Amino acid sequence: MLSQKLQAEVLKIAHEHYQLTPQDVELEATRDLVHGDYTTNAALRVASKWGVPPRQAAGVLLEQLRLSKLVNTLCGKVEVAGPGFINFWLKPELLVTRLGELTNTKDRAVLRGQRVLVDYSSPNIAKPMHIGHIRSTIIGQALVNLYQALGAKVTGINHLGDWGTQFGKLIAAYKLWGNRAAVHKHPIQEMLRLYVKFHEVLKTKPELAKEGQLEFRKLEQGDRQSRSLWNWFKRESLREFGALYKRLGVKFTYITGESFYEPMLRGAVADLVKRKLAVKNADGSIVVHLEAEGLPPCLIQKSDGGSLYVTRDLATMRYRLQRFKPHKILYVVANQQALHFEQLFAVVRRAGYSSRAELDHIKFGLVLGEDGLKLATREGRIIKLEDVLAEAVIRARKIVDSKNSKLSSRDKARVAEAVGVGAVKYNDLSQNRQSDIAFNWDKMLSLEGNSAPYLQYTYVRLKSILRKAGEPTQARSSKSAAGELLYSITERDLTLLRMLSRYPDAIGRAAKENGPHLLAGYLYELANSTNSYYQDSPVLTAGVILRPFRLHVVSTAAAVLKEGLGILGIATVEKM
RNA sequence: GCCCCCAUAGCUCAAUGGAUAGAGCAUUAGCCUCCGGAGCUAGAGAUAGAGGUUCGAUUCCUCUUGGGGGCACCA
Repeated sequence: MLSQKLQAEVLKIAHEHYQLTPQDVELEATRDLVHGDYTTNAALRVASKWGVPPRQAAGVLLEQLRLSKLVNTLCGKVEVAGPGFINFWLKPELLVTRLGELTNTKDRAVLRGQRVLVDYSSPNIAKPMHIGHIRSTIIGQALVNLYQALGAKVTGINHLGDWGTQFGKLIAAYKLWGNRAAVHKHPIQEMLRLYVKFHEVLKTKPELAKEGQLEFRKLEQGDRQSRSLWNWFKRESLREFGALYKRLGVKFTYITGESFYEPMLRGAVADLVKRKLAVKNADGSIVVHLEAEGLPPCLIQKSDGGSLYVTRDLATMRYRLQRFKPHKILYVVANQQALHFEQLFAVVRRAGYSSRAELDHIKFGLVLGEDGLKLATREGRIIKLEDVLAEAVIRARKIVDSKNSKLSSRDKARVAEAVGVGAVKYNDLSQNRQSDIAFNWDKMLSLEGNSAPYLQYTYVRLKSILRKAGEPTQARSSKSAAGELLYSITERDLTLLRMLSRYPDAIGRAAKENGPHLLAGYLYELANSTNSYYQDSPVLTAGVILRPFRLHVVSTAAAVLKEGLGILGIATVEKM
């Protein structure tokens, strides 16, 4: 027991140097409690170089906290756990009660009424989606699901690259060497072939460049034949992308392209010029100076009057802000475009287009080749997304065949698809770092350890137990039964309950940080705890009190895994 | 030249300024008479370097080294 003198000293320090009152400390502790955490380090803040060791400070705070009403009602056990750390153990009955609330979607709808726009995937029409696109697509979709799970109104936007001189080239190439049937059969492959051929021939016949420019000019002016050809290319591309998106479980609210914003470009530039935010150079180009923001000047119009990437994004942003009135816009785009978005956001802020919307560039590193070098479409160094998925599913199928011969071949195919695609996605979603990823087949398609199949397998095992139980999983709720239950649950039961109760917090943090990997990490930990749990905590053979309770725990763990994986966009199966 | 990002175990990755820096792969030793071994248990193994701020730094600041990206008429 600490002396009165020391206790007074600690509280004095807490107040004078950290402006903490005992009530503040309690607040901090209970906030953590409410979110499912059970530790606080407030004592460490209180302890200081005035000669109060953290452990003693913790002791003093503990005395204060024991007296507080909230801690009294919430905690079964409060203890000094380490030098300066106090553990708060929620009362077991609260943990049990909370079980039923974990999958209640209403309770966690903290973002209700918020409108969130997510701009993701956004591939170029007429080019294959390669391994690099996977990050934007998969991370973007996970963020969409995440915000939706928290009750926000989310608009997922696929901002297609469907405009520019490249389409002039494509049309020119098609007229020279293309045919309808080939494009229809393998749209992207054929368009890429035409595009590549155009560039090859260009080397020996430079006059071809004019042909491409001419075709784009015609397209811009609305030439009927050009437009219909362009529309057709778009349709065929989208048909192929659509299959890929479906396979990846990716769904957009809006699919618009840069072309959609073409008519708004002039207005976007004119507005900035009129308000003297942009200046016209002698050569006719128009620029916004951003020295005040410490950024290089931002060119918004070429000297020939043409538009640029940022011009289109600017017009797009204006349109989106006006139409959707969002609270938040997320751009899930590679690292390389960091400067572009800094400039774009700076211009938007300066022009006052966005008073309330929070603009965020969700950046991520490149996917490099196995040799650590950049993958480039031009040099044929390209790994196509569909090839990766195909390979993943083949590898998964081999495992399925060797593991479980009882499944029908149709079920095996379903499992292989879920496992293979899931593995590829999880590989991406479980890491957050902006550092580049070295592409590696074995790593990406890993089917054991910290991987999607591990989580899926855990779910299958849990479901298997529930199937064998063959009865409703609701714990009986009579008062005497509840009392007996609390008497018989083990430390292992409580550990798993605590892990489960952290689920809402994991979702919340993942959304706050825009980091799906935080959710992935939680789910992995949960799966880990679950697997250890039933290793030596029998469920089906447990006693009459414990059995229904453990079935309830198992069913909740299964539900959380399924829902969490669903948010990440990873499918679960019932048997594998 | 200037700006941004990154550096953690042999490899691939984690870690709200807090406890003994966690995992997976690879490696060593165990676990199928027991709800499914894609699993479980245990062992060995890491913060690039130097300063600084802090009671406390993988985390924040400065410099160095090493990798990647960007810097007005590409996207």
